[in-house]
Amino acid sequence: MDVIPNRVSQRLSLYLRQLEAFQRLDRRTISSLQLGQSLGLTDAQVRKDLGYFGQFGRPGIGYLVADLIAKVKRILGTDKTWNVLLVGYGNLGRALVAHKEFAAKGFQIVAVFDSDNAKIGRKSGAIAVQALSELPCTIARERIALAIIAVPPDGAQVVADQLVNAGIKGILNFAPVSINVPPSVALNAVDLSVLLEQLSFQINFQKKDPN
Amino acid sequence: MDVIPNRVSQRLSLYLRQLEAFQRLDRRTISSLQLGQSLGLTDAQVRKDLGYFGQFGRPGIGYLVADLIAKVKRILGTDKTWNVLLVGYGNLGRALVAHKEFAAKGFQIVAVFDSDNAKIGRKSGAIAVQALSELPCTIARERIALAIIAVPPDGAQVVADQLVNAGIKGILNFAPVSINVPPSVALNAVDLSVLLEQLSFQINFQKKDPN
DNA sequence: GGATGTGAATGCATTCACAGCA
DNA sequence: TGCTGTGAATGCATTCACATCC
Repeated sequence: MDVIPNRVSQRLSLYLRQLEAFQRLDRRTISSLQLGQSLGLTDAQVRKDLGYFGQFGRPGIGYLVADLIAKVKRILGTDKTWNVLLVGYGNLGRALVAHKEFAAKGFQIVAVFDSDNAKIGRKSGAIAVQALSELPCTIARERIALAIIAVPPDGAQVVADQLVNAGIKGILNFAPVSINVPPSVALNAVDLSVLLEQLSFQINFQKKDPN
Repeated sequence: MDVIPNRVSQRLSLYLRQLEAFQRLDRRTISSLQLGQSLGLTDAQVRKDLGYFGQFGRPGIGYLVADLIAKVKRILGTDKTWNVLLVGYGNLGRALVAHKEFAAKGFQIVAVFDSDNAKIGRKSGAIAVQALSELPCTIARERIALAIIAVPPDGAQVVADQLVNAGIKGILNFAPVSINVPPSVALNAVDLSVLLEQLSFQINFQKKDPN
């Protein structure tokens, strides 16, 4: 099978989110045009994206919503639950542990780590904050494949290295710094300030251009 | 001047972040190769990106770090402070208000709103949570151009409409739903679950492909 | 020598447009 | 008729490669 373009996988999650919204409205079928318009995309792009994974639609009808949801979940790997760990129990870390939507989407945070001794042992619901030294055995015991980094920038690379060594397969990095991982480990990064800077840029620069 | 490709503005923030890191290490100059490698990009791309905005480097030398930082900040519009408001004082909202890095990067959260009467009047530092009815006058009084939405999905579009009507120029949406705004308003969206789904996809699907 | 700045060439992603099926 | 699936055509982004300058 062909290699999947990067952008396709990013949109796949959005398709799923939108399909579930249509399902809540009791829609049985949906066309590529409707799905696309709800996300600001063209119908051709929706069809092409889905086409990388198989033939899911029916000419003249469109896609069966429930069916396509199941298919996309299998593709994304969210038809089963993933155990996830969090490193960094600060402001953001606490919000992420409390974030209900993760569990609803199949991501269960089952362990929390912090390097600050004062935080170790503190409980968030059923989960006690652990020392980083316990990473390897907890990862093995709980079969954890995904990790979220929410530590200050200076600690992020060290934490990432420890996670990789302990066998983590994917990392979501919220620390405002670039981290390196081997190509065998999936990496996704979000910098909250960068998100605002992009808005600032558009308002400041792009918008004054057409004058 | 030419229109700036989308991807360029996204990388500009990363260049700034990396340049500031080099400055903390007392580096005076940096080449496009070094800057690129620190972010996993090619030297040609760094030069081409910066080239959209002017000629900032010196052949044989590279870029002056302090100088380039100032230039990029002006381009991004973060050479001055932006007042920002937040709607939704839940788990995530509280973490965002407490997020120190925003202020350090020139984004000051000066007002917080929530639709839940039980939360109105609660204080986060010097900021009291306000009712949404106060949006227009607070936006005008505090000269707020940027807004962060951190409300549950069902409320997001309504909130966005109110923000747009009240004159907000840019919106960062954390609600897990697509929202529509007029083209004159800048929009950036992050769905935390989608970020994990992309990792799940890479591990589940992409990685098994080479076999 | 060592680096930038930039047209030209390549490669990737999106859109078009239409055959084919319900 | 209405819609999918998909090669072909277009458009956008990245990389190459080299003239140019410190």
